[in-house]
Amino acid sequence: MGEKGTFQRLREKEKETRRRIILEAAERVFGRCPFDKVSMRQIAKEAGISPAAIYRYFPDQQALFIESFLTGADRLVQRIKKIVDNRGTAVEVAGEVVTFLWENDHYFRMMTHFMLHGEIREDLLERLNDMERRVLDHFQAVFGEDSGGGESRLVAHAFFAALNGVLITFRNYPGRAPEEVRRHMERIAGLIADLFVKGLRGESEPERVS
Amino acid sequence: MGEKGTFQRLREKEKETRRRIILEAAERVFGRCPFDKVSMRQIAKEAGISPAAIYRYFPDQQALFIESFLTGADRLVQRIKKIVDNRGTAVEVAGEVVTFLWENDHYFRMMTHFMLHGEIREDLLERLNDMERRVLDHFQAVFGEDSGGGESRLVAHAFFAALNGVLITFRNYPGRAPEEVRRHMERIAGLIADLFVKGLRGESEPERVS
DNA sequence: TGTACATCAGTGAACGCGCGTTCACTGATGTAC
DNA sequence: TGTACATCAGTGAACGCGCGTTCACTGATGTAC
Repeated sequence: MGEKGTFQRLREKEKETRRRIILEAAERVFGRCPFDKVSMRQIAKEAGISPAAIYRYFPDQQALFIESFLTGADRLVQRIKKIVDNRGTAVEVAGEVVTFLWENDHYFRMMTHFMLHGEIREDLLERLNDMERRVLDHFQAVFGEDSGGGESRLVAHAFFAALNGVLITFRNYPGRAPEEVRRHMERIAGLIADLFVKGLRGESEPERVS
Repeated sequence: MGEKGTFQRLREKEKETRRRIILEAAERVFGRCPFDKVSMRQIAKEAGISPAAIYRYFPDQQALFIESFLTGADRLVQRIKKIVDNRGTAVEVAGEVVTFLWENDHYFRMMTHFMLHGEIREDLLERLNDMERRVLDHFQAVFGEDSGGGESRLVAHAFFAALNGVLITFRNYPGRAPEEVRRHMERIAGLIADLFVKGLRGESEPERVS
């Protein structure tokens, strides 16, 4: 009985390992191919197995993709948390988000895909929302000092949306080299963060009549 | 010779009319189906012709889609212009953009699609960029009074990006009715516009040491 | 220790689908002599 | 006015593609008696 349990656990651990191998293979494919062109066949090939084998570890493609996304998003949340805990500024947070999502482009593409194309299964959606909530919590903390009113959650929403917008809008900046695009994104994101901070500071003061 | 020219012109006019019929059919299909699921077959059916016939009027799908997008975007630009010309505020502009792109969702979806999936033919890209430039011009005008520095173009960029972000981020707000989502978007967009204005006003003043 | 059976990872081939686009063709209309 | 030809809109069927997923099966390993 005890023996059997150990065996069982060992087998499950092995299974978990193989799951991770597939996820890592997917990650590698995402790194060199626009996410929405990645097929199960490609991932299988990268992992060195047949496409059918993937379905032993993931019920379908969506589950695999979202799992991959969540591990990446988790890394980003941790970086944000670090900055916030060290009393970093909104500008720093903005820079970190842009940098991370620029360097791990496929996560951003997945996120926008989930946002635009809905149709996500309930359980997976729950996990996505949870992740978003954590990001918003940190954003709220960054602006916490400035925005005294009950609007602080809305400000976090606005900041989140604005950063997403930056990443989507300048992606194909016509006739610019990738490095320039990235710099532009960081600049715009920084500007937004700055305007938010200044705008909130102004808001907490009594309005002047011009 | 003169006669022939008239006939020619008449034929071209008829052709133009038929082109428009196809575009309008496409528009109707877009109105009831997420844009990236719309097929040439659907549009053909709506227009009452065979799919092959479309190719007499448009070289390929992309050209048709972009043409449709541009006519819609042009309508939006005109609305923005009207507000700006009447000395409207940034908040009003933000509201108009959100309202329009909410009600004509497929234009927004197309725009993000073009931004995310690149691979647009040179001539069409040129027309898209032109449209974007016109939008940015108007945005710049709205903030013109506040942002004295050389940053005013960057502010327009940031505002444009932020509004895009709002429209993409809250689209699938979990468990909210469409009307609530729309109100939330307008609220966030208004908040952003407000923070921009306040932030810029603060910027033009000498910095205070806290 | 040997044997019959159960479990399970993994495979190769196929299914079924929908897409954008092309092709050979029809039929109507205009044109030249 | 009649006839041979050119132009052109439009069609139905097919091409070629790639996708997610399923299915019947193999072969190895563990299990029970």
